Amino acid sequence: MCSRCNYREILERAGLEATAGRLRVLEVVGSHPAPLSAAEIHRTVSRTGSLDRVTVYRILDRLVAKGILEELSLGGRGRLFGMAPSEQHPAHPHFRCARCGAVQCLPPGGVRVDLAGVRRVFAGEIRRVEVRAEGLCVNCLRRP
Amino acid sequence: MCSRCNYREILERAGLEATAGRLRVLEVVGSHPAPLSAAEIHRTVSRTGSLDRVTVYRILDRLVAKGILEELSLGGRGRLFGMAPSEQHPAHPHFRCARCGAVQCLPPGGVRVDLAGVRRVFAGEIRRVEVRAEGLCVNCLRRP
DNA sequence: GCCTGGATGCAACATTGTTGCAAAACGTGA
DNA sequence: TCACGTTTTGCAACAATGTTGCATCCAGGC
Repeated sequence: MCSRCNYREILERAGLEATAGRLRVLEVVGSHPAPLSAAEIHRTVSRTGSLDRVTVYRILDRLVAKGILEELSLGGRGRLFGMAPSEQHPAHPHFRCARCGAVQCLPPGGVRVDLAGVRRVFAGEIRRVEVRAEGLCVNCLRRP
Repeated sequence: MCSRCNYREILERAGLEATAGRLRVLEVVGSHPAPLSAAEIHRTVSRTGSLDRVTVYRILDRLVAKGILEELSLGGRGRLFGMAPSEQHPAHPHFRCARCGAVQCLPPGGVRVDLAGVRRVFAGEIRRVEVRAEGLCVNCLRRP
């Protein structure tokens, strides 16, 4: 579990009951070094007791809607979930290996995105920018 | 259909037979102003004759493997497909409206990504970078 | 205790993508 | 043209992922 985060407090500040299920989901996502799929979260949470698959989906939807978790689309099937950017968890890009599918977090601040050119011609409102890199991870580079 | 592209030639240069199905899929993707899901492509192609859903998936996989199409993950369910970056179709970021889910292409060149910081500490090989913006589109801004 | 609202569990369904196999289409050499 | 092997397509079945409806449970307020 991420030692810097008080999950109970995070939930209550968002106006959500700090139920056992939500706490367990948050601990799993917050302590894992890379974003997880709903299925992985469900599998991991199930090791410490039962929690329905549907309930996990509903918890994830709720936490994303409240801005506690962030939903990423990293290619491959389905979405991945990670902690939303905050002081404890700074925003960072993600990398996905095209060969083995493994997903890693890249260092925060390592990417600079300059959107000035887009904002001049795009009339909508941009709230979030996600940077996703793809290529070959170290393991796959070593065994070709 | 994109007037600048000769799809038959593109296919043959990639070593693929220029079958009717592949040409129809390419025309649908190439002429649409935004990336499409496999289901949308299948629906559109089906208006001009029959082509099995599985065949559409296989054609898409093949065209992505050959670098003719590009696979994007824009949130929402499933993948989207667009023309791969080329002289005729320059690389560009995409925008997805968080409210209505509509996906638009942003102008090419409007985003500058500086990966130097990442390459210094990341041992894998980065081949492609995808930038995805999220927010509210013009329509959803107008009717809140 | 009783009522109410939110959270959970369960079954069923919907969507998206994949696999195996047979039939059809295509290219090639005789 | 015909036979042959290869590639592409269609079909059925399956697998993975996500959603919906409804019943149940539980905590808090009366």
